[in-house]
Amino acid sequence: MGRSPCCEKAHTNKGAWTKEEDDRLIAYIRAHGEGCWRSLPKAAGLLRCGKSCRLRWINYLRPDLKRGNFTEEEDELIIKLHSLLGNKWSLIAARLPGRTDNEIKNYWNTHIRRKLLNRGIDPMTHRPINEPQPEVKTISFATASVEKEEEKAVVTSSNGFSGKERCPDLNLELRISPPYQYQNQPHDHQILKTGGRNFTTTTTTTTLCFSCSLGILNSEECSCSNGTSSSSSSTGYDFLGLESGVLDYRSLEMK
DNA sequence: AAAGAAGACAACCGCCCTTTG
DNA sequence: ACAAAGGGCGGTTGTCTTCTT
Repeated sequence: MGRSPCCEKAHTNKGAWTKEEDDRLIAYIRAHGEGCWRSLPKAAGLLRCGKSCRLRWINYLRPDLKRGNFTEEEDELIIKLHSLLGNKWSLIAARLPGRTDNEIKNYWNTHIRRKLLNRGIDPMTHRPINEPQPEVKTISFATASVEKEEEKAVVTSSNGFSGKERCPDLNLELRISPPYQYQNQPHDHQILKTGGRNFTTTTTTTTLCFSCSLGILNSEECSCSNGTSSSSSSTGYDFLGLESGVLDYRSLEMK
């Protein structure tokens, strides 16, 4: 049995929103708040699908949105978050105040991809384009769910993280692998492999904080251990919402 | 100046997960 | 426990704008 459509397509407008529709939607949400998108169009007098209303509000009409060009700092932050999270645009957007997942996704596809390619970096793997892929040996802690997860993971994704190496979602399955070392890596970092990605943690005494490890902060600006990250300058962001600079990776869970 | 190509981005589609009855 | 509804997400498409020839 298939799902019923979210709305009756025959009697809904499609395409670009008019000023009047925007005004109606804004007025309704100001009066009643967000929520119950399915019934909102009718209540607000809009001939739109509820999902369309939600998208319009979240991506363009919300008062807290920051419109306009992305800054260089935002560019770099997006690149670093993407290297960590992959195409989890909503997670990336959550770390960029005033930006939406859709906006970041579009910006990635139109600007940043090209920017990385011009630098000779594969935008999917964030590694030099001709660099061979390191072998990853996996010891899975998962048991019963392994087969099911692998079934999911095999699905090829267009983001380049395809096949079994790329978990379909960020998870906290621990892996032991030859850590990907930046050239001349100065520290004895503890690498926590999560979902095929390396997290540097502060769960031991030998590590830099997550921000420093990504180059978001350097050690002079951060209270983490006395690392000398070769990072660029600080963006000033409270990266991952962690003012202490300590990664609580639970905050990265998908909702 | 006109036409076609390329770029940019708003919006839609369909799937998945969570919640609810 | 199960099915349906609701909401959210990532991928893709459509359309408008800008650039190039």
